[in-house]
Amino acid sequence: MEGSPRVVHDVKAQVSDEALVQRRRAQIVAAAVELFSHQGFYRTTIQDVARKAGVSAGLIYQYVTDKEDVLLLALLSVLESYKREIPAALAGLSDPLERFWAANRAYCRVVDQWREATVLAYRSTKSLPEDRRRLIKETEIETNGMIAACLRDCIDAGLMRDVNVDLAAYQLVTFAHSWALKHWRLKELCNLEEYIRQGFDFFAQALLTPKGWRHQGRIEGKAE
Amino acid sequence: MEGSPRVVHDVKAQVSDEALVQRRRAQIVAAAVELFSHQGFYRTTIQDVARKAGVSAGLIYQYVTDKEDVLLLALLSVLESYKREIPAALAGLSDPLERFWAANRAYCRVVDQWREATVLAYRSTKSLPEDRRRLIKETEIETNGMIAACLRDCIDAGLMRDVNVDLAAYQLVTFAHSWALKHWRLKELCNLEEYIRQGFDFFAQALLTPKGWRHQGRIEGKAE
Amino acid sequence: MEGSPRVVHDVKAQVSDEALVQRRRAQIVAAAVELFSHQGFYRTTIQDVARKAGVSAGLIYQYVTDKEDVLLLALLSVLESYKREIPAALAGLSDPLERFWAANRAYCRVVDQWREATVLAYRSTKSLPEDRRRLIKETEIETNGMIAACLRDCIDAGLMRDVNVDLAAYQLVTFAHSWALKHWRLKELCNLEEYIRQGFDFFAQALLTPKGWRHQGRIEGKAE
Amino acid sequence: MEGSPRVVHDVKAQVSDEALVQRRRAQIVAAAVELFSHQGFYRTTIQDVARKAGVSAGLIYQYVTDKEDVLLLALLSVLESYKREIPAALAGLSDPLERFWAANRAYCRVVDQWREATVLAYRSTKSLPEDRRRLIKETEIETNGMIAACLRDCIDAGLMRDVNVDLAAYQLVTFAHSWALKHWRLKELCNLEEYIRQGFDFFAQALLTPKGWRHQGRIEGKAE
DNA sequence: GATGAATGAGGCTTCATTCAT
DNA sequence: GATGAATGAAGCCTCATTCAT
Repeated sequence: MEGSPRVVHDVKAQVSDEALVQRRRAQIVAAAVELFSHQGFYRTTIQDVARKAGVSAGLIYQYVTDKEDVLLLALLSVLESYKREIPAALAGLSDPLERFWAANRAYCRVVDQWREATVLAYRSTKSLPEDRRRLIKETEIETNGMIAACLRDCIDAGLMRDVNVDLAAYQLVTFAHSWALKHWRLKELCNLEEYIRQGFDFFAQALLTPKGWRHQGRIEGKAE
Repeated sequence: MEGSPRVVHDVKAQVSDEALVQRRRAQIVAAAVELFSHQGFYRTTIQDVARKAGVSAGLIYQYVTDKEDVLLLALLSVLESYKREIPAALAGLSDPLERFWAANRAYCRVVDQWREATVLAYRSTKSLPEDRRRLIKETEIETNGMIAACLRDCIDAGLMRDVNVDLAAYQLVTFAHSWALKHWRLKELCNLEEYIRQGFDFFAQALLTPKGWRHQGRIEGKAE
Repeated sequence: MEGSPRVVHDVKAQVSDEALVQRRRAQIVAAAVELFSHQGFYRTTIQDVARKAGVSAGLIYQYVTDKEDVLLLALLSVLESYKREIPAALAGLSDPLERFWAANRAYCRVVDQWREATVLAYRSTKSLPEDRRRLIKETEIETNGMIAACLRDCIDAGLMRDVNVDLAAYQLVTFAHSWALKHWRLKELCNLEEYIRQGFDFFAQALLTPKGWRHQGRIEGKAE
Repeated sequence: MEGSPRVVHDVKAQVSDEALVQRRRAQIVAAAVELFSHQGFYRTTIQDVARKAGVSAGLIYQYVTDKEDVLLLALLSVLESYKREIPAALAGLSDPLERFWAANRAYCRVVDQWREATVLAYRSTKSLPEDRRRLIKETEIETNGMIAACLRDCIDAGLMRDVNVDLAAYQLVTFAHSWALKHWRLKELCNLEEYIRQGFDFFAQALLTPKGWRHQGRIEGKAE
């Protein structure tokens, strides 16, 4: 958003040309996300990543200090995409209920798009040393915060019951993640849109106040 | 429905004394669960497991074919504990609603007890070769089935809305698992019992019919 | 031949009952010869030998000091069979030429009978430490001596040319061994009897004197 | 007939620079032949080979897939030297009898040069998996073919008896190999040239026709 | 800046041998 | 005498990382 490309991480590169660093890292991370997602972090070698990225193994170490660093970058790139997609889905919407559903729908869809990578995040975050892991957790809390904020707005508007916002946000987030985590089973039960519909019905029942229900009716009426 | 004494795994040991095999495997698995849970599968060496189990590294291979086999055994032991605890919690209960809450409460508590191991299951199942992974998945489906059965009984009794049983069961299971998966954050927000209470309130709202609510009131009345 | 069963080797057993020692060792060696012959010495484990011999692994070490000791015993048992068969084939024969052919024919046939084991001897003698290997070599020299003696008798009788007896004996022995060593190829070219016939024709040409030829004619005449 | 520059093996190296691959493999194989010859395949560790070759253990695996692959390369390098030396010895010779003796003399001398390695070939070919072993056998058949061809030419020219060419070739080949296989004993009986002389006398008796003898006389006359 | 050959530490696994029962 | 569970040393192989070109 600002003039200079936002630096996602503080990993130090040995190369000075900032634009090149960005490009190279993107190249490396793209390869890494794909490979890590499919084979897991430990089964993927740096040589694999290099090959898929179309660079040499040595080059990677000019943009990264560690293999773990590649993992960090990969995980951050996934979380970043969450942080990017949700606000995008909310753009132009002002009705709290509309925003709430839009945010959650967006979340489910990004998860679906990055399904393997979401699983990767669950599998591999613990493979990071505590300090790098913290970075991941902070980013996750941020994303959750967006969902929580939408929820809070609905509660403040009297559209939803006064539940524990943070906990409920976790339910919502978990619902989205589960589509990835349990996809091996869920895909036999329904497709994504059906999953979203059933889930939203569930959350509506759990959360909406009578006022919320009426409001909801009006939204849906408009939508038709 | 009960845990029929089905043989959990068909991994062949090189030792013939069946009782010894049981004991040794338990020893190995206990060590493995602890180590894998904390350091992850790949960061744990067989030597680590052997040391913690108080045996030699070579011995492990008399009871297991692979390092991966140790993982399989570890994961199965966790899933087995689920399958054991839930029916135990239902023993003596006949009221569908009581059984429903009891089952879910039991689930949350086993997860809490085996918190690290539950995380392990999420992290490491994919590290198994497809055929061993299938074993894990089947066991998981079975456990889910117990939750789903309780839910179905409530629906059949008119106490709960006629939701998609399998999907709703996943929501419940996921809720329990999340306590482990997101414990790093949730523990800052509440303790287990509070987590259960809030979650159950949520599910009650989402699932109970008016008849269910009245019934629920009576149960709680009795409970006091 | 003597009263006490001849002790083939000086390997010390931990068991005192001499008859038992003989029996157990025979059991072990029989299993070892078969396994070593097929899979080679290094690919065969003591457990394999124990299993095939129908005893426990621990028992083997009461009759043998080493795995190498098992190999020594196995090789000796093969060489012993040579030393047994050749004299047996000569029993009752007094004509030098008849004895010569009979000895060589017998040799070829024992080799054929113990084909895999003969290959084993070639493969594995070098796996023994020098002192144990000497034992093998001495036994081999003894066997060669029997062939050489037959040859010398023919020469002394003027039936064969005065060639270097030791070298020629090696040619004869090698001819027999080759049937085992190169069986993978030779079996495509002819069967054992054909191999012997062609080889004997060859050696006859190489060795017989004119007197030898006349004598040979008479033998064959008698044979018909 | 000549050593066409056929690629000896199709083992894939992880290194692309073809010249380097040649050089490294030669380095590794040279070390391996020496060590395997003296200590045997199983007693030699990859670390041993690496040390003797002056490289790291890891490097070997960039040029070879297996320890067995090192053995294969080692054996092939020996057999290749046979295939190289024999044609070289025949260069410029056109007389069938001269060619016959030259080929066999060359064979005996290569065997002498690579004495330990020849023993290695006998000991270790069976240590290879069947498919790699086939490669060895094919190469051996080819070498034998060169000897057999010389023999056939002599027969066709009426200089030698019409024996079974393949079997007789084996006798000749075996004679050469025996110098290596039984060197521990033969060296006490004679030196290489004496061995060759005696052997050739033997084969001359066995194979030459009257015409062959006259021809032989002329050659030797020339030679003096 | 990029390459990729080279290194070497480290892990899994096997198996000869021992020893308590 | 026999058993077979247990040990632990040792070897093969992988792969993150470095460094000369």
